[in-house]
Amino acid sequence: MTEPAIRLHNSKTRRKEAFTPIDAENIRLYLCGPTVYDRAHLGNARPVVVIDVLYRLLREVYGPECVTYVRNFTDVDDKINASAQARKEAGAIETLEELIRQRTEETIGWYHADMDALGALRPTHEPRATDFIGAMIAMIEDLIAKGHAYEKEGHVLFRVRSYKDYGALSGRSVDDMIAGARVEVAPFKEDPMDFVLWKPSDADLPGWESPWGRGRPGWHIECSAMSYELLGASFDIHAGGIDLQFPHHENEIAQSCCAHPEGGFANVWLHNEMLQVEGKKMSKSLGNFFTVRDLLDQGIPGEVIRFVFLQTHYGKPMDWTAEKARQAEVTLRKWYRIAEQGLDGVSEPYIAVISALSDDLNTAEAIAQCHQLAHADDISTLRATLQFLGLMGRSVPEWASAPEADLSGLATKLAALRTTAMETKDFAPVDAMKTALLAAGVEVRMSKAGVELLPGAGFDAAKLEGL
RNA sequence: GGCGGGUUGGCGGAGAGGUUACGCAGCGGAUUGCAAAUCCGUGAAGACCGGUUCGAUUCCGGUACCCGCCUCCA
Repeated sequence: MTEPAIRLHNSKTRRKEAFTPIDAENIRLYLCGPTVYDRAHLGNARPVVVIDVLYRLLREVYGPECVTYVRNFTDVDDKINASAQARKEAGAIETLEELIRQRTEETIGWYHADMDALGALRPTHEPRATDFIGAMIAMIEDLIAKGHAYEKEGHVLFRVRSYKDYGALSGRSVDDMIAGARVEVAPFKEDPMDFVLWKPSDADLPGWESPWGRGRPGWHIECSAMSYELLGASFDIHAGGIDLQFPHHENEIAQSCCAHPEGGFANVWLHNEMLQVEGKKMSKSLGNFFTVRDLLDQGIPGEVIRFVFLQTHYGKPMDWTAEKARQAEVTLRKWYRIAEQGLDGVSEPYIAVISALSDDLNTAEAIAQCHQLAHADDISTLRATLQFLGLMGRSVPEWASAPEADLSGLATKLAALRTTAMETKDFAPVDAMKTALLAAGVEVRMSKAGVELLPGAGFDAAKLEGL
């Protein structure tokens, strides 16, 4: 009862609600993970960072051993197939399956590296869809047996009309959507809204044997099967981008609730809003499409990217701009300079930050509270809080730590120059040296007490030659 | 066409029916040979039109504009 109550905005009820775990000893969280065909773009990173904050908060409040976090890898997908086929046509000697495996392995490695750089903790489980084909087939068979799905021309389809609450999550009705007439009309569908659980694969595509012939699963079934296997028929929180609300999450609910009517599937649905870039949607056609790796390669540290994400509440559209990244770096450097002092003090994360996050992950308020800590010069609490927020590890990140350099000799020389200048009234030599130091990325602090030289952001020891 | 989100001071971005958000930038001051850094102080807002209220930027309705989804993209 001492910990602050967590409140979350539940997309299912469209309200902010007190979070009550099903089992406080094992809080279960599921996030729809990436399709592993290419580097994660910046938008892919937003839900990961958002849920990482939630994961850290839950671990803090309920205990690190009491949270199970699952994030899947979708490694069966037509884009992956296309990429493997392209390599095959380019002359690769491996089999299609081998090429697919290579591609997904490689992409998962990239994904881990990129998300690690953003300070996101690894989930408890990271299931791959291809390791759960059996569970998916079993679930589909069950759905057919219960009358919620049917086989037609090698496909298995979910019978949307058999689930009365279909559309409840996203506030749509089947009839309205059909009236919108944007649904794919396929001859083998009983109803235009029915969606694919299983589809046939020809020889050029990866496939698994099934009661309906060689084929592969539809997209939605994997999350239903894996969440059931790893978290059970009922779990606490299901998260993802708002663009997944329909149809993906709606279909997950339909499948899971029909297959396991004894469970309620996810209690809380958490959806993050979309990311924009300089005020526009990120898209390849606009030329503003980039990956997390692109930013890291440009020298923008992962902590800076994370900080920019945290400035905006997850439920609002977030705009990525170069200016925000610049300001974030300035702020982080300032905080790090404070946090790295006196590494002796051990402390807990600031309670006001825990409270802020408990209020539907108010990360902007958490940052405001960090400013207060910095202002109050509460070194150990600031450090513990930054670590808690994933903005720093055990120590200050390398990019922000002061480069190793002994500038005491130069400081003495500058001090002497100034003393002389005070008498001669000719400050030109002092200013010249100061300018040179600044050009080398050295911060020059001159006070009555003396001269202090600090290697700064763009420090370049080579430029100090001759001083 | 249907469903959903947004619109806050120069910029970014929160909370709260009536009291300073916070950060960056600006301005004034302390300090400095001058700066930088630091510290102190300070101006500045709530897309538009109505309604509820003693009082709304905060609640309700409408308008405008922006964005997302409805086409297996987070």
